Amino acid sequence: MAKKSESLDYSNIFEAVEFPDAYKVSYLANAIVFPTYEDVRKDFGLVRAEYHLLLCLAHYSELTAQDVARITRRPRNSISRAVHRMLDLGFLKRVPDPDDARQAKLQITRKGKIMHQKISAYLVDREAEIFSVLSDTERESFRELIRKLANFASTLKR
Amino acid sequence: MAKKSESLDYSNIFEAVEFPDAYKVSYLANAIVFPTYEDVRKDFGLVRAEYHLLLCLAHYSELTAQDVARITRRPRNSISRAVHRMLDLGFLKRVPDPDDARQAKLQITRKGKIMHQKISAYLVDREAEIFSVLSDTERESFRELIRKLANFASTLKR
DNA sequence: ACAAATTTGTTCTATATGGAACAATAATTA
DNA sequence: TAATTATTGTTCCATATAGAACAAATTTGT
Repeated sequence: MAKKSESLDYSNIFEAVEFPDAYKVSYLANAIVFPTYEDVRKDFGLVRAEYHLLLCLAHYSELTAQDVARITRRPRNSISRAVHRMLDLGFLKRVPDPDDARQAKLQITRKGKIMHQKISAYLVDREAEIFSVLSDTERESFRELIRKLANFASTLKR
Repeated sequence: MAKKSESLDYSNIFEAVEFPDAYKVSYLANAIVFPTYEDVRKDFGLVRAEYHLLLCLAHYSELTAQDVARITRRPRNSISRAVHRMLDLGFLKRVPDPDDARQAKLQITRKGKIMHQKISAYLVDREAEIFSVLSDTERESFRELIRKLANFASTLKR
């Protein structure tokens, strides 16, 4: 039996869709960023919120769970769960805040730092792959533009 | 009792992180694109895969479920589930392919088209909001760059 | 000072989602 | 032609995730 119709050009949708830029941001995230989180889960055993904790605490020496939720725009309960697991795994430590009994300050441990460095190295490589299609000047332009967009996004109320 | 320390500048992380551009793409998607899908779910009752079906079939007159999975890079079972619900809701119709009994051709119905137009109008507005921080020339640059990146992403094997 | 409102972190619950395995069909290879 | 391999769509299952409600502590307003 004869082979049937040729396969479609699946990227036509990019130009046809009514909101082409937002669609492509979404597509890029779905095609690359999300699978990357999935890789981190498979290779390092940490889900997104757990890795986000490492990321935040590698750059701020002390944060509350709420801070992390705000920084990453993730719901508090996701962070809460992640905190417990990261404590169990020895990647974080938690000290009660003497000035506010509701909250506790989180810090990354040495073990957590090491894990963070491993994951970061992986993600740095992924980033390089993703942006390898852009020239240096294009890359620079993109950096500037995405910075504006992300900063704007960070001002939106939750 | 005295008020405690000022709130952090939560956007510092953007520049500190080791893979700043990929992080911001991810952040933008999480802050804007994903909540937008959530809005679609709340306001129109369709989950992402369901809306993706409308989107694809509004632009290609006839597709298999597998086509849609490829176009949107979503797993087939998500599309399969979505197809059934969209058939029940009367947004799609399905006709068996006489040349290949494994698959069926999907088409959007009039009712589906109407729903697609409503959702699209909403998403067009959201896109305008998101990109309102960019000037016209910046917007044009971004369009060009995200197009390259999305096209590249579409070539990656799944 | 006292009541009301807010904030933090947590548990419970519902659900969207993706992986794996499967049956039916079609395509490929020997 | 026969046997193997690939593809499509599906169901089953495990899990990541977010919303809602909650208790405890703190802050605000009168």
